[in-house]
Amino acid sequence: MANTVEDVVSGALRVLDAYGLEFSSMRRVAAELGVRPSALYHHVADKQTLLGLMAARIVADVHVDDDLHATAHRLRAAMESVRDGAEVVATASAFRLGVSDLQAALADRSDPDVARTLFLYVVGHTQASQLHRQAAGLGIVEADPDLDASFDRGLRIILR
Amino acid sequence: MANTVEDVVSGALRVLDAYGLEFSSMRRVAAELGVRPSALYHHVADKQTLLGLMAARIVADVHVDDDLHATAHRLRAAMESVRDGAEVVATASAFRLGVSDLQAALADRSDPDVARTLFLYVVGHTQASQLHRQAAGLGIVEADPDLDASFDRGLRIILR
DNA sequence: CTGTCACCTGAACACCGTTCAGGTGAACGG
DNA sequence: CCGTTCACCTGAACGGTGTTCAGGTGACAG
Repeated sequence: MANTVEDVVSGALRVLDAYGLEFSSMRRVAAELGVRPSALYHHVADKQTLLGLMAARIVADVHVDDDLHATAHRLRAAMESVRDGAEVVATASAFRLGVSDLQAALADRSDPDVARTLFLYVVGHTQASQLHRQAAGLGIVEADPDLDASFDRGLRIILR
Repeated sequence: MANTVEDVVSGALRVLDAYGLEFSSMRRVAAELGVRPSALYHHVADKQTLLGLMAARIVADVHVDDDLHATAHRLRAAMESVRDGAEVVATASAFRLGVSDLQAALADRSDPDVARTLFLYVVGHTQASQLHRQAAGLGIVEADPDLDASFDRGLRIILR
């Protein structure tokens, strides 16, 4: 008992990893924590806020330095480490939640236009990759073995 | 009476433009057409399919030619012409619905890596712009007058 | 005239996010 | 030791949601 906000975010990320974003309901997160749904609202204003906190946690340990190429790969790896991670980050960043620090750090290390273009590309490509793999896993579409390599090629186009 | 799939898509796009994606429910689309919700399922397998058809319609008239810079601006304009248009296209394209023709046409006219990078950027930037404007309209965040120009600068980074 | 079939209704199912009044137990100052 | 505060939680409800299904209705083809 006696959960904290951090516990809620951890539970939500476990649910996300197990069920995917589509089936990550407040009720499921509550069940994961052994608590009624309404209890979550003591820790978090609404679901959107929770998603923002999840996004922040996903990218929290991404180290940003002057090597933009390596930084981009680290951001991608962080989002890939959680099911639907990129989609969570994309949604949250659209609402300016959770990832503004990372975006600011990127803008500090380079031309701001390059930073924004790079960020949009990394998140977009990773999101498309995760959804494509998911669809491939369900046999809806054939798997694309070129995903990893194509990510790097797009990166080099932007950073060229 | 006697609606067709096209009527359903048109009604859904009217609802989208009036209420935004968040409040575009099957029930509202049905009401727009003067029909019960269950009637929609005679024309469309599920909501996701309907979103794919809406995305296809949004980008249907985007002319793709060898001028990638102008083509990108046309794609952006098409998505901007409907409320939350970029978000609909982003979701649908992730599921490989509705926009594969456009993506293929882009890949035919240029290096496929450039085509994919460009597409991800145009959709991502437009989506972020629309959400930002929406948030600004609600006073959540201050408006960014640089959106249009920044789009073009990112474009030039990729096409450089 | 009969049958097919596109289109639709009405009712239901199992969820969803969120609110709110109220309970419970531990920590803390007097 | 008592009283209060307060973080955390319950239980119940509200108004939605996507989707299914059995059945109706009307136009149109044979």
